[in-house]
Amino acid sequence: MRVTITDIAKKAKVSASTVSRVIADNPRISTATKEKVLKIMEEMNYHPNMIARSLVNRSTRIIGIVMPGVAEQSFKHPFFPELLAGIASMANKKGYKILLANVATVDEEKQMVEELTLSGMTEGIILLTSRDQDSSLEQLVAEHFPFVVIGRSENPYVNWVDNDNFNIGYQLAEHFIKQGHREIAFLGYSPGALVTRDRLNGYKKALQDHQLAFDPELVVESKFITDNGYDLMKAFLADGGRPTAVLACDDYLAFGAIKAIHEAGLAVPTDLAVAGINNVPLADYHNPPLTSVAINAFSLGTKAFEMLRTVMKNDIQSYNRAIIPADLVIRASSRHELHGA
Amino acid sequence: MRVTITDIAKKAKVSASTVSRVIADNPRISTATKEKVLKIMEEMNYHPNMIARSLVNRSTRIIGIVMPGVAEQSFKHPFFPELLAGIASMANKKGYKILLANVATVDEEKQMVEELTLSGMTEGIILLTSRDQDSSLEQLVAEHFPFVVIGRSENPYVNWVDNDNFNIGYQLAEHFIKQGHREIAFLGYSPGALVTRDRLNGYKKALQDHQLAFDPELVVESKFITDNGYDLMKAFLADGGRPTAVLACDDYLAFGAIKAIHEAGLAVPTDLAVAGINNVPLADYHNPPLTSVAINAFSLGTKAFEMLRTVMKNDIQSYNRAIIPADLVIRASSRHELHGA
DNA sequence: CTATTAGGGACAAACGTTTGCATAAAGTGG
DNA sequence: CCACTTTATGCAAACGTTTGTCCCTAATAG
Repeated sequence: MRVTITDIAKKAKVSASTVSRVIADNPRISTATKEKVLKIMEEMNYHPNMIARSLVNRSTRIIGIVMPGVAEQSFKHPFFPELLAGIASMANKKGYKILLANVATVDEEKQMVEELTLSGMTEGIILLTSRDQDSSLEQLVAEHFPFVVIGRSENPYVNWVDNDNFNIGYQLAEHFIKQGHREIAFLGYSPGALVTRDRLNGYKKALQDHQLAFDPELVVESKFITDNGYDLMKAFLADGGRPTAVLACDDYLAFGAIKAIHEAGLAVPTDLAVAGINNVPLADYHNPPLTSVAINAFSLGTKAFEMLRTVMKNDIQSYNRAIIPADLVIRASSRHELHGA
Repeated sequence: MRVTITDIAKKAKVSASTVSRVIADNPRISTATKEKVLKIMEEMNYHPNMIARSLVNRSTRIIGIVMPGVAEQSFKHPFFPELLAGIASMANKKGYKILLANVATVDEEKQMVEELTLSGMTEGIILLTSRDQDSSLEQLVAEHFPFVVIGRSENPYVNWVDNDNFNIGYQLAEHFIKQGHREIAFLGYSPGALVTRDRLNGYKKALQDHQLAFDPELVVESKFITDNGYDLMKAFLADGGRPTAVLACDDYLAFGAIKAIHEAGLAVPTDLAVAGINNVPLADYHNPPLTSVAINAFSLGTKAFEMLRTVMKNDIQSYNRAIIPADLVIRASSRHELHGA
């Protein structure tokens, strides 16, 4: 049996309430008894029972993170741990703990969100599932439960923090354009994912700003966001696609694409320039080193937590949104001026 | 105010205990009232308060994971999320939630472990910090609190699950030896980390089994386990080191090393064969594709959770240990028979 | 020297459940 | 038709805290 507050009280010959107030450092307790009680607490290695405490003050100091299941490739992606690290570091600093809930299906997500909010376990949650039409969101909104989502949402009542995906697309496209590229493939567009839509829009805008026409043929769709760059690029090339540059929606896609390009007997960046997004640690070690965009996932996490806190504090929801700036990192895979253009 | 069990009770004109028994599907409640109560629960969107429930039955269905802080590079390493995914998937299946606690320092760890165990929040914990002499461990052992550590421990009273590091070292070394290599550098030995010690021992044993002498000069020490392969290799080569193969303790180390090797005007694998450990997703995309050893971090996680559960169930500790087998994946970076040897 | 006040601490209710026990109603056997 | 068992439900205590309120003692003021 663990040592409780009454055990301490008995040993110190005071009441439980006094002990409680000692813990809370309540000024109504004389320093004499405070010291006495603290000493006994120390001796008996007492730690307050969080469950009981939570029950009375309706506060657990726990936030929930709901993330897409194991099945998804994204789990292996460095983006995820970095984001998590950002959230965790901030949460830690503020004395919050993190309840990690990974869900495999949409139904599971809905159920998990319901449980997390209604069971009193968490004081707020962060959602990593940026599906477009998310029924959990509406529920959360209706319940006035504090939450923020990672990734943009079009629902006006949700707080979110996102990468600057539009700008990412824009910057990369412009980078290519400035080097004389005109035929820039966009690899990895996934209609369901807002992320890639925003990136594509940035890409289009860059074209437009430089008086270039948008060619839908250069957009290569992909169902998943990561793993199949090799297949996509291979098929694209086999199909007669001959861009001078490839803007891949993810570094992994880019790596795969480069492999396919090499197999096709072409060289990067001389025949084809390539860039990815996310700036994974290996982008620098790749051969050739890969131009990419640092997404600053860690900041995304810290920001998300901060936002969640403000939402939790103000009962009045304020509907915040934040966009984390990204940094273009130019490496050899795209460092080649085009001549003919 | 959230809807409580008494709200349901009132509406259903029964007592709270009846509702409670309905939730527990207690056979002593007639099906008639069961249905009635369930219907009302549904209508009012009732979810039991986990905190209150935990308080009375002293069971939170939460396990804690204590992991080294954000600062550590390892956080970005795919090993971590995979492990986490393994734990999470298993936990999910068994109806457990995960409390993620990341600690920056050893002191913080000690404190966190203490809090997690004594506050009643978690029913068991998994430790990711495989430092050698860990004071938290002794505490946990003394308190008979259920826990398992990821990574071997020499304390006989701890349950652990680990990679087969000895074998990993052995297999890789043997792989090189069979190709005629005699001068195999061991890159990334870190005296503090059991992991690398075990791997080094495997490497030594392989040498011995093939009647080769161990040359300490070929062991390159590194403080961190991941990031500085480039610097290490560069310095090693500059120092006159001329192995024919490099066994790196981590794929990232290997990538860095290869970069240094290329810069030195040498080719992989013809001048120098290289292999890493962990089989990160990019090993296959690297140029040349990197020979590595799949560590099966996911299995590590599932196994850890299973072990934790058995420890939690049997109050009698059983001191289990498990070793997850690893799989050698041979790729181009080491696919080159040595002639002269 | 009495009346008032301030300080320090105790009491008890409350948080939302679960569960052992009591009890009322209904069914069963002799 | 009575005694007894079974079935279905309610009562109340308990889990370990926090916190509003009350009480006692001693100090201060008039």
